[in-house]
Amino acid sequence: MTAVTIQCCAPIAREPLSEADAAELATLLKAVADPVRLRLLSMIGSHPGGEACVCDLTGVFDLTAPTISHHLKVLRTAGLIDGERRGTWVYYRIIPEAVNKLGVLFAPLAAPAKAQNGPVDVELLNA
Amino acid sequence: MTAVTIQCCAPIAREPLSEADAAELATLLKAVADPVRLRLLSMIGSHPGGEACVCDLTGVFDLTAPTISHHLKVLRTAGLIDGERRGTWVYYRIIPEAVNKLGVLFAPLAAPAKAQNGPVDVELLNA
DNA sequence: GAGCTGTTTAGATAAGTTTCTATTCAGGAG
DNA sequence: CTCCTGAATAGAAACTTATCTAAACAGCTC
Repeated sequence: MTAVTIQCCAPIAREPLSEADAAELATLLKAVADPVRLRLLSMIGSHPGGEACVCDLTGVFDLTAPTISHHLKVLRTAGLIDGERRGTWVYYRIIPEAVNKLGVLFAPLAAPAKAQNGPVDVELLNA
Repeated sequence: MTAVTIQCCAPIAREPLSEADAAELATLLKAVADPVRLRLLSMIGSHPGGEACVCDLTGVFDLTAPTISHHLKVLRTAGLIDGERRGTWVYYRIIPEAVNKLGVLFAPLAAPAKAQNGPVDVELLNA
């Protein structure tokens, strides 16, 4: 069991985001800001074993296979998922570090907007 | 000090999002998936007193006032901020409940994608 | 190798977004 | 009341995105 410390950006209400951080986070957010991609991400992440075959994903939507493939590519390009071909099928899995960047960004502040606490360390346990 | 319990949707990797939840969350995410709006949100949220005047926000960007006004409207329409006119100036503040929905969505799971824990309660302290 | 199934790429079209300029609305000062 | 400043609305132009059909690529089976 390894402990990973994430330290990308402070929560959104703690201090003003720099232009560069905002650009990086916006890229990540644009990738998830779509109902199809949100569902794909949650279907992949919650699938037993932590990975899902494209064939598990296409049937659920009223969309053609190329469209699903396009959305998967957007998620992969953003660094949110990773895909691997094993024989006939391609399997995708979530990259937790990318999701955690967003978790930190929107983490609730105990004290409201006073910005006087220390830096944020989100400890995440990898099995 | 009041304790508010947020229970919109499970974290993204816990269970597949419903079509309706995905649509609602995507609306919220589209609003924040822009570098300017991310910075506006963080500038408003981290401003002393928890609110910021539009006049505090326009000077920071190389954008015209109507463009900033447009971005603020997008954030307000999504329910992420609220604005109030007091005399000459208009003041905006963050609506924490909306931000917390995203915090829960991207909250890290201690156990990786096994989906066998109880429901998630994020406790947030309002002053 | 030939043919089949699963997945991705290419190219086109329709819809949505970001930004601007010009104008209008809201409130305070002379 | 008239003028001035802060903020929002309206409309237009440039750009990006979502989706499709058609075609290509990857690997299995016979």
